[in-house]
Amino acid sequence: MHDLETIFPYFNTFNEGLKKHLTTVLEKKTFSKGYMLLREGYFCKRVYFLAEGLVRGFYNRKGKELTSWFATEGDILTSMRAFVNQEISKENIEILENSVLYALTYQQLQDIYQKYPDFNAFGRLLAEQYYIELEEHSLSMQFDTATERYENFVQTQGKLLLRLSLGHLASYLGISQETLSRIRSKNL
Amino acid sequence: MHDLETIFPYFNTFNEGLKKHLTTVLEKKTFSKGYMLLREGYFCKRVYFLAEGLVRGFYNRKGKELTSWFATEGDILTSMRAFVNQEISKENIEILENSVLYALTYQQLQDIYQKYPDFNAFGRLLAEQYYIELEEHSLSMQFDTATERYENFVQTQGKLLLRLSLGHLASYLGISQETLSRIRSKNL
DNA sequence: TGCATTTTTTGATTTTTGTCAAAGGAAAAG
DNA sequence: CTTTTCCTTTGACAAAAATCAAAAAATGCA
Repeated sequence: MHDLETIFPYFNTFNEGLKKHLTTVLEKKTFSKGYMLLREGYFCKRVYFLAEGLVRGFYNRKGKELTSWFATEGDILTSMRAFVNQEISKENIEILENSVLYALTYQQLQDIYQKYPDFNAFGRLLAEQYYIELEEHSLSMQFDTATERYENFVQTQGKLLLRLSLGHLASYLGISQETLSRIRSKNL
Repeated sequence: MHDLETIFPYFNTFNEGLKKHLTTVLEKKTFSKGYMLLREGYFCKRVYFLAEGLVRGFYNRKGKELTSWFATEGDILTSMRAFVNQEISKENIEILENSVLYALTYQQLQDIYQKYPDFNAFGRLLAEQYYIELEEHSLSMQFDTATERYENFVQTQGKLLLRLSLGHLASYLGISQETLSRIRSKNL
């Protein structure tokens, strides 16, 4: 098992009982590049703590893939809507690099919320931060030009650049591959 | 004071102690159309329960206003980012119709989280639902044409249509007034 | 009621980005 | 090392929506 306290700094705020409980229920899972962690049409049963690797969420719409997010080391991921509401997912989750994740089922999570009220605060902070990030992305999509969106991404998540394919990044930025390619060639 | 349990159904799940506490700390406030509840550059000190009226959040970007959300009766509103992180706001909040709100300060809210762990669960659910709604809006912005976005809005929030000006709706849908006007004239 | 202001509509044009098609390059597989 | 496949770049053109400008309509106010 990884040193979760290092990878997920928030773990340090938990009390000993909760930490111990987490280490017993978290299930370590390893997936290789290309694996589909969730396919649309299915229930999303787990939330994952990503210790190593790279993962993306995406939607299929009008025959195209639209990347909704990327997750890297230290991120917590799931299909928020399908998981939270326990409804059939429209979102897909794909492993982009060989990854190690620690999984928690919906039921396990509910138990934790009950037994350890602290964890509710964690869940709240997490959702709040996710909201804030999404709002940033959403405003950028709505208001910035394709070039600005790309430059924004370079500034804020530049480390990811080399790990992403042109197509995945383009669909995350809401532009076509061709346009992104042209933006890149101009900005060198 | 309004019957908060009717307006905000979630109140019914609170225990009596919490309900009583809320009725003592919630401060009723009345604002008229045009009032700026929050201006960018200031701290966002309160979260509001909207009992009556209509409110919007918006950003100024490149000399234009971009509406980020509308809130109506029964909604809870604040500038999420500025409030949650207690940082200077880039968002503005404007009263669109004479409104009655019940306000809770940041400090009061933190106290409640401490004294009533139940309320953490509430905060979490709230943030999760906000996330889900925003994701929906965001995907629509990124993937649908202007016409589709408008039709989406009519379907899901049609009741609001008559209460919004063309300009406000257009900026929420991420299109120019002129384009929205043309879309409307075709779809009659 | 009539004037002034604001909001909405309409038209002409430009800009941005998408689409289709094909070529070039890189990486993986045999 | 060579072939195949996938990913990226480039070009020509089309489509969607923005912008600029002005007229028409609606609203608020005196």
